[in-house]
Parts: sequence; structure tokens; C-alpha cells
Amino acid sequence: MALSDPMRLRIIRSMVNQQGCMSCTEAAPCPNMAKSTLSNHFRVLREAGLIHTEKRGVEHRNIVRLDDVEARFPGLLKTILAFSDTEDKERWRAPPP
Amino acid sequence: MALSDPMRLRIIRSMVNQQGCMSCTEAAPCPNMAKSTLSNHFRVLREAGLIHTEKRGVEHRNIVRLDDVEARFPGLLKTILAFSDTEDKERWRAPPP
DNA sequence: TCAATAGTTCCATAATATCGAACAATTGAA
DNA sequence: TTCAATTGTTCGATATTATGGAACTATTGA
Repeated sequence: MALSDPMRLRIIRSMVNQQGCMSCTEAAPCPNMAKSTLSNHFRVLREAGLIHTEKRGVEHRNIVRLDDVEARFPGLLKTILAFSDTEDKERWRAPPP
Repeated sequence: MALSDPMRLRIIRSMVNQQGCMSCTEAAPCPNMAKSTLSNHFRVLREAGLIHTEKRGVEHRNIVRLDDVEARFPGLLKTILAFSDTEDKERWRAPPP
């Protein structure tokens, strides 16, 4: 699944929070991520129908297909995006059993 | 992340729908899944703090730690479980661009 | 005591994320 | 026009992870 990957989730999060188009570089989860890796994630997101990409000049403008995603996964984006990005590592650490 | 894997998601789904304890075999996503694979998924879920496992006789009884999960990921389980299992393949197929 | 059952552990294989290097396309400046 | 800079893509290699099979452990019941 396209949204299974933590990095792709962070990409989507960036784009939704921005409320508009972003270039691939702008939406990168971390500044030191390799261009090839980033490009691959955007390809997966595109092929999954989660984002739309439009070539504008030298860069690619990407936008989340909010309506389509909401239609297929009602409430999912809203729920996932409610978790702040910076706390993810903390959040995923297991509490004592 | 423990919930990133589709198989683990189906395991959790089984357990929540059952509203109680399930043995590892009972909660298996598919009947032909190898025992070792299943065991590994349960270990990941345990270590992530998503389920609690208790040895009872020859089998292990597992239960989803609903309160803990809800506290860490408000609304996540409810949202994810709203997607019926059998339609997942359809759902994850991309719509036309 | 012993066979059957339920999981675990270990090793090998397949799928996927990641990175670096080379490449293509577009823009803007010399 | 020509060329350097910018933005992504493609390709090959490596690391991580899911999967399956075989051997093992623990527990139950005959």
C-alpha cells in the first residue's frame, strides 16, 4: 500500500498541510534524502492515485487528490494527519506491557 | 511501523471484530500462511505495544490493547477498521488520473 | 510415556527502500 | 545561440524486511 511507508506518509502530510501544490523537493521528508528515493516515492503515490503531478517549467508540481482519497478511504487522511510528524518516533514506541 | 503491514492490519482487524481473545492461528489473515511468518507478525505487534499476549495452555491468547492504541492514535483503529477486509484490493487500486 | 497441537527460532529467498551516478528536460544568463 | 544550473528520472548496487520451510520447545491428553 502506498500509505504504508512512513516517508510517503510524511510527504502526503507536507502537501496537505501546505494546502496546495508542492515540488518534489519541497515535499521531501528530510533534506538529505536522495533525489532518486524521493522520485520513487512520488511515482508510487502517483500510481496509487493519491496525488496528481503536473509539469510546470523545470519542476513538477504535486497536489494531493483530496476528494478521491476521501472517497476511497473516508476519514483516513484526517485521522492520520492528526498525529504530528515530529512526535512519530515517540508515539510508535511501545508502552510497558 | 507495526500497522504499516497489510497482513498485520488484517490480524488486528480479526481481533477487534472478534471482540476478545484469539489464538495466533485463529487470527491468521490466510489459512495457508506459514506459522513462522505469523509468529513474526505477532512479535512485531507485541513489541509495538498494540496487543497483549497471554499463554494459556498450549496456545497463546492475544487481545488488542484498545485503550492504549486509542490513547496513542486517536480514531485510527476505528477509521482503519471501517474499510472492509474483502474489498481492500479494489480499494487500493488507483482511480483514473 | 508418547503423540498431537501451538508457537518460536533459525536459515534462505523474494520484495522493497535507499543511495549514488549518469542521464534528460527546461530555464535563464552570457 | 550556447551553456551552466536546476529538477526529476533511470539504472545498478546494497540494506532492510516479509515470507516460507525445517527443526525445536512447551503443553495437553490419550
